[in-house]
Amino acid sequence: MRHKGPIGNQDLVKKINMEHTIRTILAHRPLSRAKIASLTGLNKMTVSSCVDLYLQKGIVAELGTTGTSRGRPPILIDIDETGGICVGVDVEINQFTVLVTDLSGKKLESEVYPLEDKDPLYFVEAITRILANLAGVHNQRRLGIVGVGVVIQGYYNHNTNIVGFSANLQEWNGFHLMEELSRRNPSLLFYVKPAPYAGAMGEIHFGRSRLVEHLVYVTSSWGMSVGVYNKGELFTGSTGTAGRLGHSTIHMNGKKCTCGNRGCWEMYASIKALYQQLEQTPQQVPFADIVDNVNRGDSQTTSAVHELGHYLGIGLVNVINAYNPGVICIGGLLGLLGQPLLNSIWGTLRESIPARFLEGLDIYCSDLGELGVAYGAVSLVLDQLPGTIIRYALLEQV
Amino acid sequence: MRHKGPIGNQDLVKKINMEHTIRTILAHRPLSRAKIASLTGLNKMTVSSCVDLYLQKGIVAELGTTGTSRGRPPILIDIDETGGICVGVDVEINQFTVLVTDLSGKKLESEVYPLEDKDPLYFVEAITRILANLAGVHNQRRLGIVGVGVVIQGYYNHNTNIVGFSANLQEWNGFHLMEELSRRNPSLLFYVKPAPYAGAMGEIHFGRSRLVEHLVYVTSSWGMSVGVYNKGELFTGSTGTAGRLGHSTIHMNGKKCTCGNRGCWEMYASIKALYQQLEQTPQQVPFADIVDNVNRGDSQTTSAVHELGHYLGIGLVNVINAYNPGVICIGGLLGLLGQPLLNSIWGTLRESIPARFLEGLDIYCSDLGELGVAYGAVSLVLDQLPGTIIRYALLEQV
DNA sequence: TTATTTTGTATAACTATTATACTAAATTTC
DNA sequence: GAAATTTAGTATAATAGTTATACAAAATAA
Repeated sequence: MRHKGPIGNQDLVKKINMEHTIRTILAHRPLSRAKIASLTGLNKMTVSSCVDLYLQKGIVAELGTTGTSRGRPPILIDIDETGGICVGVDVEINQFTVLVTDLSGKKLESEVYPLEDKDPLYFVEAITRILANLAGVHNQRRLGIVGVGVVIQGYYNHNTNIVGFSANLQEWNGFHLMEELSRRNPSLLFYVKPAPYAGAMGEIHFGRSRLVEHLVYVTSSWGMSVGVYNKGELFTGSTGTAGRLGHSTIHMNGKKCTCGNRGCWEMYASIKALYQQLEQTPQQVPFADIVDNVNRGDSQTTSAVHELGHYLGIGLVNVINAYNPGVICIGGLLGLLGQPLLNSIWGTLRESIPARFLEGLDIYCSDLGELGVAYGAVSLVLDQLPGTIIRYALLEQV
Repeated sequence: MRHKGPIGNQDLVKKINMEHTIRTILAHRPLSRAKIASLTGLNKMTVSSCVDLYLQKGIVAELGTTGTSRGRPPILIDIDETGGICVGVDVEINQFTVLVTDLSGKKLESEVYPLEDKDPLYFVEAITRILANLAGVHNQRRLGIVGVGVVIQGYYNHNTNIVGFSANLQEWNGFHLMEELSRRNPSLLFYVKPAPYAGAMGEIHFGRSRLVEHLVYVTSSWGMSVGVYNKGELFTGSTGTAGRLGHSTIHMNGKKCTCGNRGCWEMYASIKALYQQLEQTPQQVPFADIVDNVNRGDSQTTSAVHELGHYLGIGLVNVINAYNPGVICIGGLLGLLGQPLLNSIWGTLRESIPARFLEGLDIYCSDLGELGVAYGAVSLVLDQLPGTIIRYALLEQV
C-alpha cells in the first residue's frame, strides 16, 4: 500500500506548470505571458513554453496586442472557448434536462426530455443517443465533448460508483450508473453527483460564490439535503452521503418521518412541509404561485413562509455548528422565496447562536434560476476542465 | 491572487521524492532501499540519493544486513527515533499536562503542572521555561524539539491565530496564543488545536484508527464537541469552529441552554447532563466512581447511562448524516463508559437511521486513557513530522 | 564451483527550469 | 523628432534531478 501522490520527475513538473498556466488563464483571461508569469511566479521562459504547447494544440490563441501601458505591448492569450463543449444533465423524476455550454460555461443550448421509463437503462440509452448527436453537431470543435456532468436524485457511492439510495427514483437504487454510461460512451468522461453536491459546485462556478472556500448549499424540492464545498472540493464523507441533513433530528419527540425517525428537519423546513402547512398540494397550487403570493404580501402565505424560515433557521444552526461555512446558499425551490425567507432565517439564527459565531456569515438565495441544477452539472465538468485540457495538451500525438 | 500550490521545478521534485521516501520509511520501518523503491514506485537511484541525504544528516541510519531471501541481502534503513522529541501539551482548566515522546511517538516522560493563574501569559511563560529545560536535557538529540502541539479549551481561529472562544477559560478569549508562543520560542514549531480536533488526530496516530480516512471524534468533559478528520486532514470550517455540535439543536422546544439556544445536544448527552440526571456533582461523586457503578451494574447509574446513550445516539444521527464518517470514536470522559454506552447508542441509531446508512460504520470508545488528549497534542506534531524532517534534510548547511 | 537472484552503485543521457543576454515595440523625455 | 526608458517576449547555455544501462556485491541454489 503505497504512499499517496505522484512521484517527482520532469513530467510532473511540466504537468504542474501547465496547470498553473491554464488555471491562471481561465481565471484572468485574456492575459499576456508576462502577466501569467507574475501571477503564477513562474519564470517567463517556462510560461512561454507552456503557452506554446497550448497554442500548438489550438487550446489557446493569441488575440493580438493591446497598447495600454508603456513598453512593448503584450500579446493577449485567451482560451478558445469554442474549442469544446461541456454537457450537464439534470435527472429529475419525470424528465431530464440537458444543458450544453462552451468551455467558459456560456450556455449554447438546453433541452428537456421526458423520462418515459423509470428504468435507469432507459436513461442511459437516451442520453447516449443525445451525446452521439451532440458529438456529431459539434465535431468541428477540437476537444469535442470535454465531459458530461450527471446530477442524480439520491446518493452516489463514489467508491463503488453505484447509485446509493434514491427516494424519488427507487428503480435507480443499486444501479451501476458510471459503468453503464462509460461502456456505451467509452471516449467520454462522466462526473456523477447528487443534486445538492452539484448545487454547491454550481454556486462556486456560476453563482455569487466564485472565490469562496467554505460553502454549504441547502436545497429542497420536496425532501431536503445539503451539499458541502470545502477548500476546493466537495465534502462527500466515506460513502457519499454526507449532508443528508433532511433527516437530521431537530425535534427528538417530533413528527414521525417516512424514514422511521422522529423530528427530521425536512418534516418542518422543506417544500413538502410548506405545502402541508398551507394545506395544499403542488397540483392545486404550483410553487410559482406561492412565490407570487409571498411577493404580493398574502398574509397566509407570508406567515407560512415565516414559519418555514424559522424551522430552516433551526436546522441551519446545526449546519453552522457542523460545518462552519463562510457562505450558505439556499437553492432549489426554497431559494425562490428570497428575502422574506432570509429575514425569518436570520431572526431565528440570532436567537439561537451567539453573535460571534455568525460574524462574517453570508446567507443568500441562489439566483441561478430554473437551470440551476443543470448548471451545477456543467460545473462538475468545468471543475475538472484544467486536468482534461492538460491531458490533451501533453498527448504525444493528436 | 495567485493559484494555489507550489510551482514545478527540480526543488519540488526533490522535495516530493524525499517525502515519499521518509513517509514510506516511517510507515514500514525498517526497510531496504530496494523495498522503498518498489513501495513508492521511485527509481532505485532516486531512492539511494534521497536515503543518502537522510543518512548524511543523521536522520536515518543503516542497521546492517539481514539475509532472509536469496540474492544480495538488503541493508535495512530506519529512522533514528531518538534523534528528536515531540512535545504535546494539554491545557485544562486548572492544570496542563506535558507529554514528551520520541519521534516514533513512544512516551519518554509526562508531567502535570498547575495552571496557577488563568492569564494566558502565565501559561506561555511557564511552558517556555519547561521547553527551554527540555531543550537542554535533550540537547544531544540532533533534531531537538521537532514540534510542540498545544491543545486548548475552546476554539482557535486558524486564519487569525487567535483563541476564538473558550467557555472554560474565558481569560483566553481573543488571546494571540501563537504569536506569544513563537515570540518567546522563535526556533520552535507550534501547532495549536481545540481538544476535539486533537482527539481525532490522536486516534489516527495512536488509536484504533490508523488507516482510517473519515473519522469523527466525540468528546464530553463537561460540554460537548466533535472533531472531524477527513481524508488526511482536520475539517475546521472557515474560522475553526466546525464540529461545535454540543450546541446543535436536537429538541427545538427543549431545555434552555447557557448559550441562549434551546434543546442543545449537550443539555442531554454530556457529562454535565449525566450528573444532572444523577442529581450529583463531580465533587460528590468523581467520574471514576460512576464508571465503577456502571461496571458493577448499579441500576440507577446504569439507567442514567442508558438514557445518556439514547441522547448521544440522537445527536449521532445528525453526526452520521452530516459527515458520513466511517468511524466514530467516543473520547474524553464519555469514552470511559464503554460498552454499556455503545449498546444504548446503537439501539437508538438502529431506530433512527435506515440500516443502509449504518453499513460498515464502526463506533468505539477511545482506549488511549488518561493521557489521550496529550497524545492528541503529540499527534499534531507527528502529523507534520515528514515536512519537518524534509526541511531539515534539505537545509544547505547544518 | 557455477549459475542465479537480488541489492545497491556508477555513469552518462535526458529534459524542464532558469539566468543571462538579447530583440521587439511601445511611450516618455529632452 | 531622436534618444532614453520601459515592458514583452525569445534565444541560448547552464543547472540539476531523474532515469536507463551497465556493473559490482553478496547471498542462495544447483
